[in-house]
Amino acid sequence: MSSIRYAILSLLAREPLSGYDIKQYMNNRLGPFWKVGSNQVYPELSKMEAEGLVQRQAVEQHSYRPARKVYEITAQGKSEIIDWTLAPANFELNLRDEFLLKTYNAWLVEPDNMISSFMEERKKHVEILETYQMKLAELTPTLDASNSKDPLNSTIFIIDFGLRHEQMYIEWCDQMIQKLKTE
Amino acid sequence: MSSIRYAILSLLAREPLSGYDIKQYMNNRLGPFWKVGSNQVYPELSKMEAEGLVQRQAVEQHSYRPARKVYEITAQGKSEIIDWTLAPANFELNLRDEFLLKTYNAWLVEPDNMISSFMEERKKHVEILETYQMKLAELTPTLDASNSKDPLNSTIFIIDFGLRHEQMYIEWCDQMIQKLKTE
DNA sequence: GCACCCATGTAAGTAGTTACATGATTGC
DNA sequence: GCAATCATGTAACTACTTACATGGGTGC
Repeated sequence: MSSIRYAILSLLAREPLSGYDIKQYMNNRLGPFWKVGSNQVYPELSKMEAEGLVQRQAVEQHSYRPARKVYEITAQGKSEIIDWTLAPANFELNLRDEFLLKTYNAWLVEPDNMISSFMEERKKHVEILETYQMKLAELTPTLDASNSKDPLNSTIFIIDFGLRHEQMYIEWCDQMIQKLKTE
Repeated sequence: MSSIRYAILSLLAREPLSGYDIKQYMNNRLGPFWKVGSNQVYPELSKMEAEGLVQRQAVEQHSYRPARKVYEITAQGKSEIIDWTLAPANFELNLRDEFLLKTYNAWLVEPDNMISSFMEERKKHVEILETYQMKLAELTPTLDASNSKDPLNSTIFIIDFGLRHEQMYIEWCDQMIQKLKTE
């Protein structure tokens, strides 16, 4: 069920990267939508190299720093990630959100306190919505929308999802605040 | 960061339950929005009993079956779950969805194949949307919406979230299918 | 001078999944 | 007869988080 190797292959299919890059991309670039720790990335890369899914490029060496090992995807790796992409996703209902659990306990606390919580939560989601909007504005001009082979198009697909998710979250907060006010 | 004990307290604040009940509720009732295994529930309940957050009620015994141990929340447990509910949620960006990762690889495969994937995914979300709608229809009539102390109101809050989430997902699929068709 | 960045990696601990074990009852 | 439900729990495994270690460079 762990998809970390597929997440790594998904990034390497676009461009060669070091383990450090991969970690940064996953934790910062895309939302983050797939967080990992370095203890997951480095051993997994070694395994994948042994299995022939990735291979090392030239090593960039600065004497004072660990060598930067850049990996690129192999033909075998590319074929594996394409197969995985086409295979049906095994469905996971993934609403494990701490704030949702707190909402489930709304009846335990004063409505006014709950309203404050919703407003705080709303604020966080507005901020993230804005980062998505900036990313979108940044990518859209450089894009040929009619070219389905451009990875940027796929990037925009998932940013669009993030955007909709945040909008939905904000609207939900607004409606919950309304409901709590009229109680 | 693990909230399983708060999830357990959230359920016990509403009614006394056995470990088995708790597992069933979490895995089936609410979507599921917070899945657990029995290996997490039973040891955690023991710990919580030792800490005075929950206590055992009478044990229902059928000779042919393990005794059903029903737990109820203590005053200390209730105060703890109220405090936790009021404390600010630590934010987690939680878009780890296998299908999203596949979407990120859309550029690697034929648009027609990707369209099929989106239609399959859409179908799953329509089904879940329908179960939420049924739950909502089931609960709404028995409800006094003006009574903020009724746990059902809070239950509806999170079902409403699930509903919006599924609607958003379906709309996103529709738009992605549109985009892929015009490419 | 202090914190953060780069860049590799390891270690230790927590959380979560899957499978197993018991064993009568209920429904197909 | 076979599978599922109830009800407890354990065992083995996988996945994830947090912290640590090195050590020069860069910005405040």
